[in-house]
Amino acid sequence: MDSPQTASNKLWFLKHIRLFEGISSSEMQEMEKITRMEEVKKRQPLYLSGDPSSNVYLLKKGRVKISNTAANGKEVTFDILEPGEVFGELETLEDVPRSTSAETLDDTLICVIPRKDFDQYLAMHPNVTVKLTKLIGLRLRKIQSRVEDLVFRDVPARLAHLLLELRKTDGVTDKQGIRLRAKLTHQEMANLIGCSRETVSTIIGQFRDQELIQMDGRTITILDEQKLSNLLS
Amino acid sequence: MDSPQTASNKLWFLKHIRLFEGISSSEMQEMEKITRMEEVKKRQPLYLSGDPSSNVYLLKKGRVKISNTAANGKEVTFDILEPGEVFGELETLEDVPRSTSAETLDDTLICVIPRKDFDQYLAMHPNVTVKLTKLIGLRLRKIQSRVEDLVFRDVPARLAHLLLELRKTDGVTDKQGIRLRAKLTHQEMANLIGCSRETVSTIIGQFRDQELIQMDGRTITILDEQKLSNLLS
DNA sequence: ACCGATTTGTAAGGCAGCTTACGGTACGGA
DNA sequence: TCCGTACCGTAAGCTGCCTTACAAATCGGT
Repeated sequence: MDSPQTASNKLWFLKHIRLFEGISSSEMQEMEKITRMEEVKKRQPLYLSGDPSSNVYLLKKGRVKISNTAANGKEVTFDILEPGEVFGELETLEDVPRSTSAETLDDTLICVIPRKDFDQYLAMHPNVTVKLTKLIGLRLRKIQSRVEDLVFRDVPARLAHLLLELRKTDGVTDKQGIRLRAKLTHQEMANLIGCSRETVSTIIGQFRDQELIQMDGRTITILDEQKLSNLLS
Repeated sequence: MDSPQTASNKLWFLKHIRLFEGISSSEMQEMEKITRMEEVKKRQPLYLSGDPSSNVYLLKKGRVKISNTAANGKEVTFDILEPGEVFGELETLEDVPRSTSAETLDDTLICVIPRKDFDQYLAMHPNVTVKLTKLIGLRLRKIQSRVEDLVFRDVPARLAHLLLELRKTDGVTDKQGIRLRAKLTHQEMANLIGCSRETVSTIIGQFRDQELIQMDGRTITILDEQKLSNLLS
Protein backbone atom coordinates (compact mmCIF):
# COMPACT_ATOMS: atom_id res chain seq x y z
CA MET A 1 0.00 0.00 0.00
CA ASP A 2 1.24 3.51 -0.78
CA SER A 3 1.96 5.72 2.16
CA PRO A 4 0.15 8.96 1.43
CA GLN A 5 2.31 10.90 3.90
CA THR A 6 5.38 11.00 1.66
CA ALA A 7 6.12 14.06 -0.44
CA SER A 8 6.34 12.04 -3.64
CA ASN A 9 2.85 10.82 -3.05
CA LYS A 10 1.58 14.29 -2.39
CA LEU A 11 2.85 15.23 -5.80
CA TRP A 12 1.16 12.21 -7.34
CA PHE A 13 -2.09 13.37 -5.80
CA LEU A 14 -1.70 16.97 -6.98
CA LYS A 15 -1.73 15.73 -10.56
CA HIS A 16 -5.26 14.53 -9.96
CA ILE A 17 -6.55 17.86 -8.70
CA ARG A 18 -8.62 19.71 -11.27
CA LEU A 19 -7.03 23.01 -10.35
CA PHE A 20 -3.73 21.72 -11.75
CA GLU A 21 -4.99 20.31 -15.02
CA GLY A 22 -2.67 21.66 -17.68
CA ILE A 23 -0.28 23.14 -15.12
CA SER A 24 3.46 22.37 -15.21
CA SER A 25 4.84 19.99 -12.62
CA SER A 26 7.33 22.54 -11.33
CA GLU A 27 4.38 24.67 -10.35
CA MET A 28 2.84 21.67 -8.65
CA GLN A 29 6.04 21.11 -6.74
CA GLU A 30 5.82 24.61 -5.35
CA MET A 31 2.27 23.96 -4.27
CA GLU A 32 3.39 20.74 -2.65
CA LYS A 33 5.73 22.74 -0.40
CA ILE A 34 2.94 24.77 1.15
CA THR A 35 0.44 21.96 1.75
CA ARG A 36 -0.11 19.81 4.76
CA MET A 37 -1.67 16.41 4.21
CA GLU A 38 -4.33 15.13 6.56
CA GLU A 39 -6.41 12.03 6.97
CA VAL A 40 -9.90 12.81 8.23
CA LYS A 41 -12.36 10.17 9.35
CA LYS A 42 -15.89 10.07 8.01
CA ARG A 43 -18.56 12.46 9.33
CA GLN A 44 -16.08 15.01 10.65
CA PRO A 45 -16.68 18.74 10.21
CA LEU A 46 -13.82 20.58 8.46
CA TYR A 47 -15.25 24.03 9.08
CA LEU A 48 -18.57 25.57 10.06
CA SER A 49 -20.49 28.57 8.78
CA GLY A 50 -19.19 31.63 10.59
CA ASP A 51 -15.67 30.27 11.19
CA PRO A 52 -12.69 32.38 10.11
CA SER A 53 -11.55 31.36 6.63
CA SER A 54 -8.03 30.33 7.43
CA ASN A 55 -7.45 27.47 5.00
CA VAL A 56 -8.01 26.24 1.48
CA TYR A 57 -8.50 22.52 0.88
CA LEU A 58 -7.73 20.03 -1.85
CA LEU A 59 -9.71 16.80 -1.77
CA LYS A 60 -7.68 13.68 -2.52
CA LYS A 61 -9.84 10.78 -1.41
CA GLY A 62 -13.39 10.40 -0.17
CA ARG A 63 -16.31 12.81 -0.46
CA VAL A 64 -17.00 16.14 1.25
CA LYS A 65 -20.40 17.74 1.71
CA ILE A 66 -20.75 21.53 1.43
CA SER A 67 -23.90 22.68 3.17
CA ASN A 68 -25.63 25.19 5.38
CA THR A 69 -28.11 24.85 8.22
CA ALA A 70 -30.97 27.20 9.06
CA ALA A 71 -31.85 28.28 12.59
CA ASN A 72 -34.69 25.73 12.71
CA GLY A 73 -32.32 22.88 11.90
CA LYS A 74 -33.28 22.49 8.25
CA GLU A 75 -30.32 21.94 5.95
CA VAL A 76 -29.41 22.67 2.31
CA THR A 77 -26.61 20.77 0.64
CA PHE A 78 -24.88 22.87 -1.99
CA ASP A 79 -22.58 20.21 -3.30
CA ILE A 80 -21.08 16.81 -2.66
CA LEU A 81 -17.46 16.99 -3.77
CA GLU A 82 -15.57 14.12 -5.34
CA PRO A 83 -11.78 13.65 -5.19
CA GLY A 84 -9.88 16.21 -7.27
CA GLU A 85 -11.88 19.25 -6.15
CA VAL A 86 -10.62 22.42 -4.47
CA PHE A 87 -12.85 23.89 -1.81
CA GLY A 88 -12.97 26.54 0.86
CA GLU A 89 -11.16 29.05 -1.35
CA LEU A 90 -14.14 31.36 -1.95
CA GLU A 91 -14.17 33.08 1.42
CA THR A 92 -10.39 33.05 1.77
CA LEU A 93 -10.14 35.18 -1.38
CA GLU A 94 -11.86 38.03 0.41
CA ASP A 95 -10.98 36.98 3.96
CA VAL A 96 -14.57 36.88 5.16
CA PRO A 97 -16.06 34.26 7.52
CA ARG A 98 -17.22 30.93 6.11
CA SER A 99 -20.62 31.14 4.48
CA THR A 100 -21.03 27.35 4.38
CA SER A 101 -19.99 24.30 6.36
CA ALA A 102 -17.86 21.41 5.09
CA GLU A 103 -18.07 17.87 6.40
CA THR A 104 -16.48 14.62 5.30
CA LEU A 105 -18.88 11.88 4.20
CA ASP A 106 -16.24 9.13 3.96
CA ASP A 107 -12.79 8.55 5.38
CA THR A 108 -10.88 11.18 3.42
CA LEU A 109 -7.47 12.45 2.53
CA ILE A 110 -7.21 16.20 2.19
CA CYS A 111 -4.50 18.80 1.62
CA VAL A 112 -4.66 21.89 3.79
CA ILE A 113 -3.18 25.17 2.52
CA PRO A 114 -2.97 28.21 4.79
CA ARG A 115 -4.82 31.19 3.35
CA LYS A 116 -1.77 33.43 3.07
CA ASP A 117 0.32 30.83 1.29
CA PHE A 118 -2.50 30.20 -1.17
CA ASP A 119 -2.86 33.93 -1.87
CA GLN A 120 0.86 34.26 -2.44
CA TYR A 121 0.92 31.21 -4.64
CA LEU A 122 -1.89 32.58 -6.83
CA ALA A 123 -0.10 35.92 -7.16
CA MET A 124 2.97 34.10 -8.47
CA HIS A 125 1.13 31.65 -10.73
CA PRO A 126 -1.32 33.54 -12.93
CA ASN A 127 -2.25 30.52 -15.02
CA VAL A 128 -3.41 28.70 -11.88
CA THR A 129 -5.50 31.76 -11.04
CA VAL A 130 -7.13 31.58 -14.46
CA LYS A 131 -7.86 27.90 -13.91
CA LEU A 132 -9.35 28.67 -10.49
CA THR A 133 -11.55 31.35 -12.02
CA LYS A 134 -12.85 28.84 -14.52
CA LEU A 135 -13.58 26.29 -11.80
CA ILE A 136 -15.48 28.85 -9.73
CA GLY A 137 -17.31 29.83 -12.89
CA LEU A 138 -18.40 26.23 -13.43
CA ARG A 139 -19.65 26.07 -9.88
CA LEU A 140 -21.61 29.27 -10.36
CA ARG A 141 -23.31 27.82 -13.41
CA LYS A 142 -24.08 24.63 -11.50
CA ILE A 143 -25.74 26.47 -8.66
CA GLN A 144 -27.64 28.67 -11.12
CA SER A 145 -29.17 25.51 -12.44
CA ARG A 146 -30.10 24.57 -8.86
CA VAL A 147 -32.05 27.82 -8.63
CA GLU A 148 -33.76 27.00 -11.91
CA ASP A 149 -34.64 23.55 -10.59
CA LEU A 150 -36.19 24.99 -7.44
CA VAL A 151 -38.25 27.54 -9.35
CA PHE A 152 -39.22 25.58 -12.47
CA ARG A 153 -39.53 21.97 -11.40
CA ASP A 154 -41.60 19.94 -8.94
CA VAL A 155 -40.09 17.37 -6.59
CA PRO A 156 -40.32 14.31 -8.90
CA ALA A 157 -38.50 16.25 -11.63
CA ARG A 158 -35.86 17.53 -9.23
CA LEU A 159 -35.26 14.03 -7.89
CA ALA A 160 -35.00 12.58 -11.40
CA HIS A 161 -32.55 15.36 -12.22
CA LEU A 162 -30.47 14.56 -9.15
CA LEU A 163 -30.27 10.88 -10.03
CA LEU A 164 -29.25 11.69 -13.59
CA GLU A 165 -26.57 14.09 -12.32
CA LEU A 166 -25.24 11.49 -9.89
CA ARG A 167 -25.00 9.06 -12.77
CA LYS A 168 -22.41 11.34 -14.40
CA THR A 169 -19.97 11.50 -11.49
CA ASP A 170 -20.95 8.40 -9.65
CA GLY A 171 -22.43 5.92 -12.08
CA VAL A 172 -21.08 2.44 -12.76
CA THR A 173 -22.65 0.44 -15.57
CA ASP A 174 -23.57 -3.12 -14.69
CA LYS A 175 -25.88 -5.74 -16.17
CA GLN A 176 -29.13 -4.36 -14.75
CA GLY A 177 -28.49 -0.66 -15.42
CA ILE A 178 -26.39 2.16 -14.01
CA ARG A 179 -25.52 1.62 -10.38
CA LEU A 180 -24.84 4.73 -8.28
CA ARG A 181 -21.97 4.36 -5.86
CA ALA A 182 -23.30 7.27 -3.83
CA LYS A 183 -25.45 5.56 -1.17
CA LEU A 184 -27.18 8.73 -0.10
CA THR A 185 -29.85 8.59 2.57
CA HIS A 186 -33.28 9.97 1.75
CA GLN A 187 -32.52 12.86 4.07
CA GLU A 188 -29.37 13.70 2.12
CA MET A 189 -31.29 13.62 -1.16
CA ALA A 190 -33.96 15.84 0.38
CA ASN A 191 -31.28 18.37 1.37
CA LEU A 192 -29.92 18.31 -2.18
CA ILE A 193 -33.25 19.01 -3.88
CA GLY A 194 -34.96 21.12 -1.24
CA CYS A 195 -37.87 19.04 0.04
CA SER A 196 -38.78 16.91 3.05
CA ARG A 197 -37.38 13.46 3.77
CA GLU A 198 -40.86 11.91 3.62
CA THR A 199 -41.50 13.29 0.16
CA VAL A 200 -38.25 11.75 -1.11
CA SER A 201 -39.29 8.38 0.36
CA THR A 202 -42.65 8.56 -1.37
CA ILE A 203 -41.29 9.60 -4.77
CA ILE A 204 -38.42 7.09 -4.64
CA GLY A 205 -41.12 4.50 -3.93
CA GLN A 206 -43.06 5.62 -7.02
CA PHE A 207 -39.93 5.47 -9.15
CA ARG A 208 -39.37 1.93 -7.89
CA ASP A 209 -42.96 0.92 -8.63
CA GLN A 210 -42.65 2.33 -12.15
CA GLU A 211 -39.40 0.37 -12.54
CA LEU A 212 -37.39 3.49 -13.32
CA ILE A 213 -34.94 2.55 -10.58
CA GLN A 214 -34.11 -0.42 -8.37
CA MET A 215 -33.01 -0.40 -4.76
CA ASP A 216 -30.63 -2.93 -3.23
CA GLY A 217 -30.28 -1.84 0.34
CA ARG A 218 -29.10 1.76 0.03
CA THR A 219 -27.75 1.36 -3.48
CA ILE A 220 -29.73 2.86 -6.33
CA THR A 221 -29.61 1.41 -9.84
CA ILE A 222 -31.05 3.43 -12.70
CA LEU A 223 -33.06 1.04 -14.86
CA ASP A 224 -34.67 3.38 -17.37
CA GLU A 225 -32.64 6.50 -17.98
CA GLN A 226 -34.90 7.55 -20.84
CA LYS A 227 -38.13 7.60 -18.84
CA LEU A 228 -36.32 9.36 -16.01
CA SER A 229 -35.17 12.05 -18.47
CA ASN A 230 -38.74 12.46 -19.68
CA LEU A 231 -39.73 13.53 -16.18
CA LEU A 232 -37.54 16.63 -16.45
CA SER A 233 -39.73 18.02 -19.28
CA MET B 1 -23.25 67.12 -21.89
CA ASP B 2 -20.27 64.75 -22.16
CA SER B 3 -19.96 62.76 -25.30
CA PRO B 4 -19.53 59.17 -24.16
CA GLN B 5 -18.01 58.18 -27.52
CA THR B 6 -14.65 59.84 -26.88
CA ALA B 7 -11.72 57.78 -25.62
CA SER B 8 -11.12 60.06 -22.67
CA ASN B 9 -14.62 59.41 -21.51
CA LYS B 10 -14.24 55.69 -21.91
CA LEU B 11 -11.31 55.88 -19.54
CA TRP B 12 -13.33 57.93 -17.09
CA PHE B 13 -15.94 55.20 -17.14
CA LEU B 14 -13.46 52.38 -16.66
CA LYS B 15 -12.46 53.88 -13.33
CA HIS B 16 -15.98 53.21 -12.15
CA ILE B 17 -15.96 49.53 -13.05
CA ARG B 18 -15.56 47.25 -10.05
CA LEU B 19 -13.20 44.99 -11.97
CA PHE B 20 -10.66 47.82 -12.06
CA GLU B 21 -10.82 48.87 -8.41
CA GLY B 22 -7.23 49.08 -7.25
CA ILE B 23 -5.87 48.58 -10.76
CA SER B 24 -3.33 51.00 -12.28
CA SER B 25 -4.55 53.44 -14.90
CA SER B 26 -2.02 52.22 -17.47
CA GLU B 27 -3.74 48.84 -17.26
CA MET B 28 -7.06 50.55 -17.74
CA GLN B 29 -5.72 52.31 -20.80
CA GLU B 30 -4.87 48.96 -22.33
CA MET B 31 -8.38 47.75 -21.64
CA GLU B 32 -9.72 50.92 -23.21
CA LYS B 33 -8.02 49.96 -26.48
CA ILE B 34 -9.90 46.69 -26.83
CA THR B 35 -13.36 47.93 -25.93
CA ARG B 36 -16.14 49.21 -28.09
CA MET B 37 -18.66 51.54 -26.51
CA GLU B 38 -22.34 51.12 -27.28
CA GLU B 39 -25.54 52.82 -26.35
CA VAL B 40 -28.40 50.38 -25.98
CA LYS B 41 -32.01 51.41 -25.57
CA LYS B 42 -34.16 50.01 -22.78
CA ARG B 43 -35.68 46.52 -23.04
CA GLN B 44 -33.19 45.30 -25.63
CA PRO B 45 -31.72 41.78 -25.41
CA LEU B 46 -27.90 41.71 -25.34
CA TYR B 47 -27.68 37.95 -25.65
CA LEU B 48 -29.93 34.94 -25.22
CA SER B 49 -29.44 31.57 -23.58
CA GLY B 50 -27.83 29.28 -26.13
CA ASP B 51 -26.04 32.03 -28.07
CA PRO B 52 -22.30 31.69 -28.68
CA SER B 53 -20.36 33.54 -25.98
CA SER B 54 -18.50 35.98 -28.15
CA ASN B 55 -18.29 39.04 -25.92
CA VAL B 56 -17.72 40.27 -22.41
CA TYR B 57 -19.55 43.39 -21.23
CA LEU B 58 -18.90 46.25 -18.86
CA LEU B 59 -21.96 48.14 -17.66
CA LYS B 60 -21.51 51.92 -17.54
CA LYS B 61 -24.98 53.34 -17.22
CA GLY B 62 -28.44 51.86 -16.67
CA ARG B 63 -29.43 48.42 -15.40
CA VAL B 64 -29.18 44.98 -17.01
CA LYS B 65 -31.24 41.93 -16.08
CA ILE B 66 -29.62 38.48 -16.12
CA SER B 67 -32.28 35.80 -16.38
CA ASN B 68 -33.44 32.55 -17.87
CA THR B 69 -36.75 31.38 -19.25
CA ALA B 70 -38.23 27.88 -18.99
CA ALA B 71 -39.96 26.10 -21.85
CA ASN B 72 -43.37 27.03 -20.40
CA GLY B 73 -42.51 30.73 -20.41
CA LYS B 74 -41.82 31.05 -16.69
CA GLU B 75 -38.77 33.17 -15.91
CA VAL B 76 -36.12 33.37 -13.15
CA THR B 77 -34.11 36.52 -12.71
CA PHE B 78 -30.64 35.79 -11.39
CA ASP B 79 -29.53 39.36 -10.95
CA ILE B 80 -30.24 42.96 -11.80
CA LEU B 81 -26.90 44.61 -12.45
CA GLU B 82 -26.07 48.19 -11.56
CA PRO B 83 -23.48 50.36 -13.34
CA GLY B 84 -19.92 49.24 -12.64
CA GLU B 85 -20.52 45.52 -13.10
CA VAL B 86 -18.84 43.13 -15.51
CA PHE B 87 -21.05 40.49 -17.06
CA GLY B 88 -21.10 37.77 -19.67
CA GLU B 89 -17.57 36.67 -18.80
CA LEU B 90 -18.50 33.34 -17.23
CA GLU B 91 -19.24 31.44 -20.39
CA THR B 92 -16.52 33.17 -22.40
CA LEU B 93 -13.94 31.79 -19.97
CA GLU B 94 -14.73 28.28 -21.11
CA ASP B 95 -16.11 29.19 -24.52
CA VAL B 96 -19.44 27.45 -23.98
CA PRO B 97 -22.85 28.77 -25.10
CA ARG B 98 -24.65 31.33 -22.95
CA SER B 99 -26.43 29.75 -19.99
CA THR B 100 -28.46 32.90 -19.29
CA SER B 101 -29.97 35.82 -21.16
CA ALA B 102 -29.10 39.49 -20.64
CA GLU B 103 -31.49 42.35 -21.30
CA THR B 104 -31.29 46.08 -20.66
CA LEU B 105 -33.91 47.50 -18.29
CA ASP B 106 -33.05 51.17 -18.91
CA ASP B 107 -31.32 53.11 -21.66
CA THR B 108 -27.78 51.91 -21.08
CA LEU B 109 -24.18 52.52 -21.98
CA ILE B 110 -22.08 49.38 -22.23
CA CYS B 111 -18.56 48.42 -23.23
CA VAL B 112 -18.22 45.38 -25.44
CA ILE B 113 -15.00 43.34 -25.36
CA PRO B 114 -14.44 40.49 -27.82
CA ARG B 115 -13.82 37.19 -26.06
CA LYS B 116 -10.32 36.68 -27.44
CA ASP B 117 -9.15 40.15 -26.49
CA PHE B 118 -10.48 39.69 -22.98
CA ASP B 119 -8.71 36.34 -22.64
CA GLN B 120 -5.45 37.85 -23.82
CA TYR B 121 -5.87 40.81 -21.54
CA LEU B 122 -6.40 38.56 -18.51
CA ALA B 123 -3.33 36.50 -19.41
CA MET B 124 -1.26 39.69 -19.40
CA HIS B 125 -2.79 41.25 -16.28
CA PRO B 126 -2.80 38.71 -13.46
CA ASN B 127 -3.99 41.17 -10.84
CA VAL B 128 -7.11 41.84 -12.89
CA THR B 129 -7.66 38.09 -13.06
CA VAL B 130 -7.47 37.88 -9.28
CA LYS B 131 -9.97 40.72 -9.02
CA LEU B 132 -12.27 38.95 -11.48
CA THR B 133 -12.03 35.75 -9.45
CA LYS B 134 -13.08 37.64 -6.35
CA LEU B 135 -16.04 39.21 -8.15
CA ILE B 136 -17.23 35.84 -9.43
CA GLY B 137 -16.76 34.48 -5.92
CA LEU B 138 -19.02 37.20 -4.54
CA ARG B 139 -21.65 36.34 -7.12
CA LEU B 140 -21.45 32.68 -6.19
CA ARG B 141 -22.06 33.51 -2.56
CA LYS B 142 -24.97 35.75 -3.52
CA ILE B 143 -26.66 33.02 -5.50
CA GLN B 144 -26.01 30.48 -2.76
CA SER B 145 -28.05 32.70 -0.52
CA ARG B 146 -30.79 32.68 -3.17
CA VAL B 147 -30.88 28.89 -2.88
CA GLU B 148 -31.12 29.20 0.90
CA ASP B 149 -33.97 31.67 0.51
CA LEU B 150 -35.90 29.32 -1.76
CA VAL B 151 -35.44 26.36 0.56
CA PHE B 152 -35.70 27.98 3.98
CA ARG B 153 -38.08 30.89 3.59
CA ASP B 154 -41.70 31.42 2.55
CA VAL B 155 -42.79 34.13 0.11
CA PRO B 156 -43.34 36.97 2.63
CA ALA B 157 -39.82 36.41 4.02
CA ARG B 158 -38.29 36.24 0.56
CA LEU B 159 -40.03 39.44 -0.48
CA ALA B 160 -38.93 41.23 2.69
CA HIS B 161 -35.41 40.01 2.00
CA LEU B 162 -35.55 41.33 -1.56
CA LEU B 163 -36.69 44.76 -0.42
CA LEU B 164 -33.94 44.91 2.19
CA GLU B 165 -31.36 43.90 -0.41
CA LEU B 166 -32.61 46.53 -2.85
CA ARG B 167 -32.26 49.10 -0.12
CA LYS B 168 -28.50 48.47 -0.10
CA THR B 169 -27.84 49.13 -3.78
CA ASP B 170 -30.83 51.21 -4.58
CA GLY B 171 -32.01 52.98 -1.46
CA VAL B 172 -32.28 56.73 -1.07
CA THR B 173 -33.14 58.08 2.38
CA ASP B 174 -35.87 60.70 2.42
CA LYS B 175 -38.20 62.11 5.04
CA GLN B 176 -40.68 59.22 5.07
CA GLY B 177 -38.19 56.35 4.97
CA ILE B 178 -35.92 54.68 2.44
CA ARG B 179 -37.12 55.14 -1.11
CA LEU B 180 -36.11 52.47 -3.65
CA ARG B 181 -35.16 53.86 -7.03
CA ALA B 182 -35.74 50.44 -8.59
CA LYS B 183 -39.36 50.66 -9.78
CA LEU B 184 -39.74 46.95 -10.36
CA THR B 185 -43.05 45.56 -11.53
CA HIS B 186 -44.67 42.83 -9.43
CA GLN B 187 -43.81 40.38 -12.18
CA GLU B 188 -40.14 41.33 -11.95
CA MET B 189 -40.16 40.87 -8.18
CA ALA B 190 -41.88 37.51 -8.62
CA ASN B 191 -39.11 36.40 -10.99
CA LEU B 192 -36.51 37.48 -8.43
CA ILE B 193 -37.98 35.52 -5.52
CA GLY B 194 -39.51 32.58 -7.37
CA CYS B 195 -43.26 32.92 -6.97
CA SER B 196 -46.28 34.05 -8.99
CA ARG B 197 -47.11 37.65 -9.83
CA GLU B 198 -50.43 37.44 -7.98
CA THR B 199 -48.77 36.32 -4.78
CA VAL B 200 -46.41 39.33 -4.91
CA SER B 201 -49.41 41.64 -5.36
CA THR B 202 -51.13 40.12 -2.33
CA ILE B 203 -48.09 40.19 -0.04
CA ILE B 204 -47.09 43.72 -1.12
CA GLY B 205 -50.67 44.68 -0.25
CA GLN B 206 -50.29 43.16 3.21
CA PHE B 207 -46.98 44.97 3.74
CA ARG B 208 -48.73 48.21 2.80
CA ASP B 209 -51.62 47.52 5.19
CA GLN B 210 -49.17 46.82 7.99
CA GLU B 211 -47.40 50.08 7.14
CA LEU B 212 -44.08 48.34 6.56
CA ILE B 213 -43.85 50.00 3.16
CA GLN B 214 -45.56 52.75 1.19
CA MET B 215 -46.32 52.84 -2.52
CA ASP B 216 -46.33 55.97 -4.66
CA GLY B 217 -47.12 54.77 -8.11
CA ARG B 218 -44.43 52.18 -8.79
CA THR B 219 -42.02 53.55 -6.22
CA ILE B 220 -41.61 51.65 -2.96
CA THR B 221 -40.59 53.37 0.26
CA ILE B 222 -39.51 51.26 3.22
CA LEU B 223 -41.18 52.69 6.31
CA ASP B 224 -40.23 50.15 8.97
CA GLU B 225 -36.97 48.41 8.24
CA GLN B 226 -36.95 46.76 11.66
CA LYS B 227 -40.30 45.01 11.31
CA LEU B 228 -39.36 43.99 7.79
CA SER B 229 -36.16 42.40 9.12
CA ASN B 230 -38.16 40.51 11.72
CA LEU B 231 -40.00 38.73 8.93
CA LEU B 232 -36.76 37.06 7.79
CA SER B 233 -36.42 35.06 11.03
C1' DA C 1 -54.72 64.93 -23.03
C1' DC C 2 -55.82 60.83 -24.98
C1' DC C 3 -55.90 55.77 -25.74
C1' DG C 4 -54.05 51.21 -26.18
C1' DA C 5 -51.11 48.38 -23.55
C1' DT C 6 -49.34 47.04 -19.47
C1' DT C 7 -49.76 46.43 -14.67
C1' DT C 8 -52.29 45.81 -10.42
C1' DG C 9 -55.90 44.11 -6.93
C1' DT C 10 -58.61 40.61 -5.44
C1' DA C 11 -60.90 36.32 -4.75
C1' DA C 12 -62.32 31.36 -5.29
C1' DG C 13 -60.74 26.69 -5.95
C1' DG C 14 -57.34 23.22 -6.14
C1' DC C 15 -53.30 20.63 -5.03
C1' DA C 16 -48.27 19.66 -4.19
C1' DG C 17 -45.73 18.99 -0.64
C1' DC C 18 -45.19 19.85 4.44
C1' DT C 19 -46.19 18.23 9.07
C1' DT C 20 -47.24 14.93 12.29
C1' DA C 21 -47.29 10.36 13.62
C1' DC C 22 -45.79 5.79 14.15
C1' DG C 23 -44.42 1.03 13.09
C1' DG C 24 -41.06 -1.57 10.54
C1' DT C 25 -36.37 -2.35 8.81
C1' DA C 26 -31.50 -2.20 8.18
C1' DC C 27 -27.01 -0.93 9.93
C1' DG C 28 -22.93 -0.99 12.56
C1' DG C 29 -20.53 -1.29 16.89
C1' DA C 30 -19.54 -4.18 20.98
C1' DT D 1 -25.18 -12.07 17.30
C1' DC D 2 -27.24 -9.00 19.80
C1' DC D 3 -29.05 -4.32 20.57
C1' DG D 4 -29.44 0.51 20.12
C1' DT D 5 -29.70 3.84 16.73
C1' DA D 6 -30.49 5.57 12.52
C1' DC D 7 -33.18 5.20 8.48
C1' DC D 8 -37.34 4.00 5.74
C1' DG D 9 -42.39 3.51 4.39
C1' DT D 10 -46.71 5.11 4.63
C1' DA D 11 -50.79 7.75 5.57
C1' DA D 12 -54.03 11.48 7.15
C1' DG D 13 -54.65 16.33 7.58
C1' DC D 14 -53.31 20.88 6.70
C1' DT D 15 -51.72 25.00 4.27
C1' DG D 16 -49.21 28.11 1.37
C1' DC D 17 -49.03 29.09 -2.95
C1' DC D 18 -50.51 28.43 -7.75
C1' DT D 19 -54.03 28.83 -11.14
C1' DT D 20 -57.79 30.91 -13.14
C1' DA D 21 -60.52 34.77 -13.80
C1' DC D 22 -61.72 39.45 -14.39
C1' DA D 23 -62.18 44.37 -13.38
C1' DA D 24 -59.79 48.53 -12.17
C1' DA D 25 -55.87 51.44 -12.33
C1' DT D 26 -51.85 53.23 -14.27
C1' DC D 27 -48.33 53.96 -17.68
C1' DG D 28 -46.20 55.81 -21.64
C1' DG D 29 -46.12 57.16 -26.31
C1' DT D 30 -48.07 60.49 -29.63
